[in-house]
Amino acid sequence: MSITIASWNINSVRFRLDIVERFLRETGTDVLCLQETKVMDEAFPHAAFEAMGYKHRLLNGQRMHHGVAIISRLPLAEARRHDWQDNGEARHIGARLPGGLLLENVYVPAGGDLPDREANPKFGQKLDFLARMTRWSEALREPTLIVGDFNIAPLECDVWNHKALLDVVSHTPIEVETLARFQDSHDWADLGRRFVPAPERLYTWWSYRAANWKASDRGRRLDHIWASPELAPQARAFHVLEDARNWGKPSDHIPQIVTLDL
DNA sequence: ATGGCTGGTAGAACCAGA
Repeated sequence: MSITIASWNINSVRFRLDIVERFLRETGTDVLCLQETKVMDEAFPHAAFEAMGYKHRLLNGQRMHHGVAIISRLPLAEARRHDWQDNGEARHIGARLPGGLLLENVYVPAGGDLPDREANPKFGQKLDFLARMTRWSEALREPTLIVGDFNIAPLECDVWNHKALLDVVSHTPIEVETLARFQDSHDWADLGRRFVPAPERLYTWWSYRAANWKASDRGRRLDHIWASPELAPQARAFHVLEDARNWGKPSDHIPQIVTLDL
């Protein structure tokens, strides 16, 4: 059986419901993991997804900020919510798919402006979030796909200008090292780079502030789909939908989609 | 030219994103 799983930081699922529907209609994705839904669970727009046949949904939302959701045509079981930030923010939800595969949908904190744990507590929270993810990952014993907005662009070719971004939160050496420790803790396979090897250009985010995101092309690869080592060989395809950055009222992130043979 | 924008919420000389 072949299934497609996508991940997209949507920056308000209510405000962008039109383009979420367009994405599902045009791609036929089986399971969609959303980040930054920005909606409490009781106000989630269930009806639109129900009408499109996505009858299985797991939510971890909160008021105003953050929030994650899994929208699926396939049954979802065993919702788990890790609080890897240890402050109650809604940044993770996990599910078990038919056949047993674990799917983890995560929204790593952005980390504020200054890459300094003393001057900027949010930066420390980001590093601590990743350290808690790493401890979870070390104990993991089942085939798992972890997807989402990691808010780190690890490789030099994951940003438009490596040297210019060395002090910019999302690409600093300490973040890259901290993410590498997470990756090493379970030998996670970075599926984006399996299918689009470095140094090929591959971005998933462009700032809203550029007058013309495509012309300036100051992108970063902040979003990721990583597979545990026993699952990685079952990945058949990986795509990002860069066209979605041009859709009406776009998110500043684009969707990424993986095809798995299960 | 890394903030020039954006959404949610309040009703901001706001917060957060990254």
